[in-house]
Amino acid sequence: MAEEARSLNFIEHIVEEDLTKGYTQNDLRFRFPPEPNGYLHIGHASSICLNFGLGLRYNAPVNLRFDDTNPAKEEKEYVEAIKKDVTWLGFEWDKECYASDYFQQLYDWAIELIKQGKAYVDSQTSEEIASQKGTPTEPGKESPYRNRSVEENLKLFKGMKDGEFKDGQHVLRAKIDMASSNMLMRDPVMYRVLHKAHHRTNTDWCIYPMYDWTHGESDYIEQVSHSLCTLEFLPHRELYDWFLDQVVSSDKLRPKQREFARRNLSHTVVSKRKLLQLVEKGIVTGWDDPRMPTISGLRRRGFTPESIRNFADTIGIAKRENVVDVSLLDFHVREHLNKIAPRVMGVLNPLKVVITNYEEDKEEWLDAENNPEDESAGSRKVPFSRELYIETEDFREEANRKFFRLKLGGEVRLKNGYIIKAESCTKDSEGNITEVQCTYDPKSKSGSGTEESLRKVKGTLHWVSIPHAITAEVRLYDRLFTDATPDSHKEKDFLDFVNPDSLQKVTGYLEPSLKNSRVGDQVQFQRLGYFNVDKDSTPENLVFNRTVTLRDTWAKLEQKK
RNA sequence: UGACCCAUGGUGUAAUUGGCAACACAGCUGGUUUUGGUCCAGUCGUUCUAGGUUCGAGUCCUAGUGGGUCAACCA
Repeated sequence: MAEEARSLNFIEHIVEEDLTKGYTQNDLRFRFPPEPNGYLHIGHASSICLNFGLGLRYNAPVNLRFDDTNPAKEEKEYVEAIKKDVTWLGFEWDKECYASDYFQQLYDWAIELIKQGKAYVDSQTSEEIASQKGTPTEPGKESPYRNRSVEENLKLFKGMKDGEFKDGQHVLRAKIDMASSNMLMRDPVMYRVLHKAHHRTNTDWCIYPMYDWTHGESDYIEQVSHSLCTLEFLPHRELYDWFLDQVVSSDKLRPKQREFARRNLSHTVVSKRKLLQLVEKGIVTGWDDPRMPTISGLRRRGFTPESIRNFADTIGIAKRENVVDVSLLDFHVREHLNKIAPRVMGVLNPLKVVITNYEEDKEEWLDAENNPEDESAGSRKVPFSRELYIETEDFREEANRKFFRLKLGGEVRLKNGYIIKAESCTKDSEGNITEVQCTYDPKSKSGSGTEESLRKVKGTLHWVSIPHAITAEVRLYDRLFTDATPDSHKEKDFLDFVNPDSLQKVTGYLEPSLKNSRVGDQVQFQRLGYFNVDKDSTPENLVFNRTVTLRDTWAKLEQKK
């Protein structure tokens, strides 16, 4: 296996250094730790690719761990959706873990901390506790309950566990340092009382451990060597290490937390709250709307796992703020789809063409190559007849030499068919062109080998035979937001930047080979873009999504005018 | 008025750890092409500022500037 000499990212440098300082390859273990309280999005995809990529690179196991310590927000439905998304991206986890599996161990450790005088039950309200926290520039005050006896703490904590108290009546706090410059070290809450059924432990527990108390200990239990998270957890690291100090034994591996900057994609938002607003306000049709940055949305839109993984690989990982342009994601889908998507023809904005010198009832089935990038893809037949549709944009009465398409008196090749010449056109009362009359050169048939068939004409158009065409609903998507960073404006709400034209539905006239398309099929409508069959599609009513347009230098030229 | 993190082309990421600043995307020019696609060739453009250490600094040190994070019984 000739691996490309790819440079290492800073996380890999850390791993490499650890490998030279006592870690063995066997010590390496990673994890992807989502909270099952929503759908995964493109940002999670980066983290998944990072962690599982490390696993692949070092032949190390990667756990899928559900950080399920808050029953108020978490549901089994999300667990299933997350597993589906990770699998779809093409990764296999070693163990499927749940923080809730460690509730008993966490509780036992908490008892130990109490016995050592390192944790205490606080009986104040959350407001009181918050008011004593101090500010980043002023130290906090100690709780009046901070010096309760070990016996009393033990008794109260057991009472909390046994359901003797109401929600919020007591919490267990670590006794650290109320004057620390790190707010998180000011006696953080370890446990709270919450009488709420959990999706896995049901009502077994009515106290739940907080994130900080849970995460590092879970890493330790699973013997995760490198616990990677986003930069916002950097201040948590001190606490992560403090909690670990309380339980690690020297014969076991001690996990280390390291932080990387989350990837931001231009023209999108990923915060759960904001995505929920899009769903609830009906701006999109659901979490898997093809315009959503969720993995399920990207999947439905037609993005491939390969394209997302390649995207994640090329944007890499670092510690600085960033906004990656969505066009890079577009590039990667195109790159992949170009290799695998069969070429077909469909017309989305039809203009009728009549070939006046073609016999009225004649039809021909022409050879069409399925994919010029892949010879093994073979070919198919497409029907040709006297009456065709071409795109409205492909005809102009008059145009300059830069316009390679059809114009009066000009010639153009119909892809896989004949060279035609526009002779005249008819218009409606408003001056719109309704039909173009053309003549064709019978000897110019594609692939026939005649001198005429080899003639070069500047333009080649896609087309479809009207009597043979099938129709389909075609959904054309544009970016959801008109602004590159819709949620970065202090004065304006991100919803102010919603693109009103992010979805356009049109009727497409397609070559008949598409009749038996199945949900998920991916094709290239030549000259238009890559499309897939949406899950709303039925054999009677086909529905296509445009995944992405082709690169379009003509459109760019036009725009410059 | 604190602590911590970060700063490399338009964007993202590298730089054999102190030794010729590179890769991808985007842009531009040309070629090929029965997709204005693909492909090929070329081109554009970069180390936040000021000092210092050094034969040599994107990399180390100091100061500054700019951006970010931190006060949920969320994760």
